[in-house]
Amino acid sequence: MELSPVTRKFVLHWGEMGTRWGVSRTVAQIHALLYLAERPLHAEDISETLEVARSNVSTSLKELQAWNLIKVTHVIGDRRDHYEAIQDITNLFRVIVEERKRREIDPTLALLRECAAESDSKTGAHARERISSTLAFLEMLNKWYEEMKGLPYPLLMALLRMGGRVQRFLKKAA
Amino acid sequence: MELSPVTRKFVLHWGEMGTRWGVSRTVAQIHALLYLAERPLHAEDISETLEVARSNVSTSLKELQAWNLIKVTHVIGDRRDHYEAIQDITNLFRVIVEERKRREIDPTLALLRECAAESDSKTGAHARERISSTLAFLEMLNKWYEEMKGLPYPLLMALLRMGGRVQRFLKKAA
DNA sequence: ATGTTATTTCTGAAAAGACTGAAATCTCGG
DNA sequence: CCGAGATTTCAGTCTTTTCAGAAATAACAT
Repeated sequence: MELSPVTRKFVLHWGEMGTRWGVSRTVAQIHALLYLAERPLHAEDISETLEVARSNVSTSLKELQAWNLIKVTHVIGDRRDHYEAIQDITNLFRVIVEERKRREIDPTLALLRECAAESDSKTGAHARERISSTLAFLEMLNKWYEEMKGLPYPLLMALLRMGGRVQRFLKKAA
Repeated sequence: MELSPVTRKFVLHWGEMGTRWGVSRTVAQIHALLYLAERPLHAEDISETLEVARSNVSTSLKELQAWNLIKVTHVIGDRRDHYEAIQDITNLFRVIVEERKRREIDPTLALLRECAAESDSKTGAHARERISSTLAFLEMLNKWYEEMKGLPYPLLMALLRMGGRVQRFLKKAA
């Protein structure tokens, strides 16, 4: 499959960025490719288009599935698995945030709870304070996130679009 | 400098997490150590406490400064540079978000603008649509972030604490 | 200037991570 | 059950990153 110059540019950039978010270049490139593709692609397609080993594609697809960013589909009369990426950008964003929270915030929250529980006089007063305020902040953030996640989608978008002007409405309501 | 068990646990965890956010284990450990320390530490302190080479500490401290997470201070009668981390967790969070945006969102935004400008008939209609809606979403997100950043700090915290209940206030105001 | 202490830069070794190609496994039609 | 197609696993190679130690530089006191 031949890529258009703009598509290639996007795929390459996404690949570079991938390393900054903790996935390998290939994984990110594949995601970009599937994101722009107008139809689901099979592994062989991807392997040829990006010129990476077939086995590498297999591993990368698994990783993308673990991130919930792509899903498998099938084409009638074709035994091969086809893959397609989440197409809706707002949904894509939601999933990325969710996964990053799961991998970065949740374990830290768990650890901080442990630390807070185990804190004793051996831990200096300052460190103890640091840990407890960090924990409190993350708990709050977490709660905020969960509540926001529960809001109906159109309202969420409305809040987003409102941005800082939300304060005026709140003043009125107060 | 001897670490308490809880502090050690925190430092080690922070180090592991570091790799998930694109900094090396040592960089993250040093940050954790400075975050919990009750006074600014000098490089030698850090090197001994974490048992890493002095040179490694030097490089890592530079990286932490590039992230705006630590700053240099001085102690009278001591020629050595001392380092202290941002202590306030809300401020720490703000800085981390800002830096990640700068490294992850801004370049992508720039690329998408280029891609949108260069899009022509060679780029498929579908890919073109994908790129333009991605761009639109990121622009909106960016604007939202800038506006939120501009809000006075107490209001921001109030919004955070409110969480999903913000919707009730908005209904009242409408 | 000279020696002392602090810091940074450089180089190469070791560890970690990404990738390939071959072999093994799985899947399904006949 | 057999065989062709599809996918996954694995062992080894290549690349990148991390880090220690040595050498160079800088800052300062005497």
